[in-house]
Amino acid sequence: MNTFKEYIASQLNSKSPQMDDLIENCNTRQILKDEFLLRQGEQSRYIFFVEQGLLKQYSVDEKGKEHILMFAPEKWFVADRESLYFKRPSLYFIKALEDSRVVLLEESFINKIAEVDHSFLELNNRLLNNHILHLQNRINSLLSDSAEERYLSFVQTYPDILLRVPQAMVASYLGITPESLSRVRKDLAERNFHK
Amino acid sequence: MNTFKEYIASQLNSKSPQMDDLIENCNTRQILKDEFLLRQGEQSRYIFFVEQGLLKQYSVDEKGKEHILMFAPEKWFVADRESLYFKRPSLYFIKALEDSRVVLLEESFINKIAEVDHSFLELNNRLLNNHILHLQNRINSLLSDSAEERYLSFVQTYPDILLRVPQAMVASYLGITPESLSRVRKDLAERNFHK
DNA sequence: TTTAAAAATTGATGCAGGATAAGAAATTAT
DNA sequence: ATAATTTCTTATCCTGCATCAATTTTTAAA
Repeated sequence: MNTFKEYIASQLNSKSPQMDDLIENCNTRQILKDEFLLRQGEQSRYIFFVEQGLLKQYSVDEKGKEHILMFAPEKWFVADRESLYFKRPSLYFIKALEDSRVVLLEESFINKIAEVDHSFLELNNRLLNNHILHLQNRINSLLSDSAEERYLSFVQTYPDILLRVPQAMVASYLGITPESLSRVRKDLAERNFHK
Repeated sequence: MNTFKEYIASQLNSKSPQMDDLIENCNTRQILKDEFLLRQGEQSRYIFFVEQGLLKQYSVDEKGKEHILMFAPEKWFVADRESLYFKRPSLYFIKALEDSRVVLLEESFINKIAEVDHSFLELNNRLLNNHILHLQNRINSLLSDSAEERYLSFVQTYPDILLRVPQAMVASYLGITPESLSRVRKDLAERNFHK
């Protein structure tokens, strides 16, 4: 079923009825493809947990061009922490790429659940650290790697997402145009063929 | 004096003798310019807090080119969380750009101090969230902005660092060559002059 | 099954920023 | 002060990716 409750249970060895209560009291919403969970300029109120489906977080620049910061498939969290935590208007959009089922977690949820079960803080910490390392490695990749190298590591890291989104969005995530990605793939295919 | 103790006191409204004990038991080290605090391939053991001086965190690619992930001046934390938290060999170097005084915080320090003063968790959380938003915005900037735009926001965001490091390092942080940065600055200067 | 719409490819051309090299300016050491 | 390094600039040429425009292919709708 892939629920938030199951996910938490799988990540925590302890469990309690009070925790179940808290989790079941969370808002779960059914989202249609192309629906927004957050818009640029709004203040974000939630951390989103994806039970089913796929979301994207992205910005839109002055020329109207989209830049994808992250994809969030099943079992992932997305949030604009700048907006949520620091109460600023968001710079980003969060939108469904497929019909999705999403749990909305208020900022206070973390504290509440941590009170009930202290080991949850440890999980929260692991998630934050994991998030940071991904962002850091992505920055490093944008600084160091060519478009082709970035594409190859995307394929390695997110083979599943590759199959679920149009190539133009992969291109946007990689920081190149769809045309360039098409050429990168062509080159790779040709080189693979010629040996 | 700019000590870690003072920094914590300024960020937390509570304080206790036990906390002072913990903080004073931390390892503080005097680092010379160009000394390493972490090398690629090593496992990182500490979060570093800069009391005095300036550090850089960077990677070195196959061609031997440096890519700066962050600068850490006074009152900043740097850590390779991937290595520290997940016990993996680090992908990055951390090195002093000036003679520095650095506090070494073991991973367990956070937990220990949190036990003594629960409000520390709140501070830790704020720091992590702040770190995440910076990384996120930097990714967005690398995806969306031209070299010139990135330079301008660097100047806005880190005017102090600009004056403390050679331009080549700013270029490395921005993801361009020193030559390109020199041209960007020339163009800006000319345009400013002509109006 | 045909038609329309969306996504991906391909080609032609342009440009931002890279590579290389050489000299000027600024620091640091002697 | 002078020499030796390091840093910064400038010029030329080059390349990776962008832009624009036209097809082709795939997917979805009628």
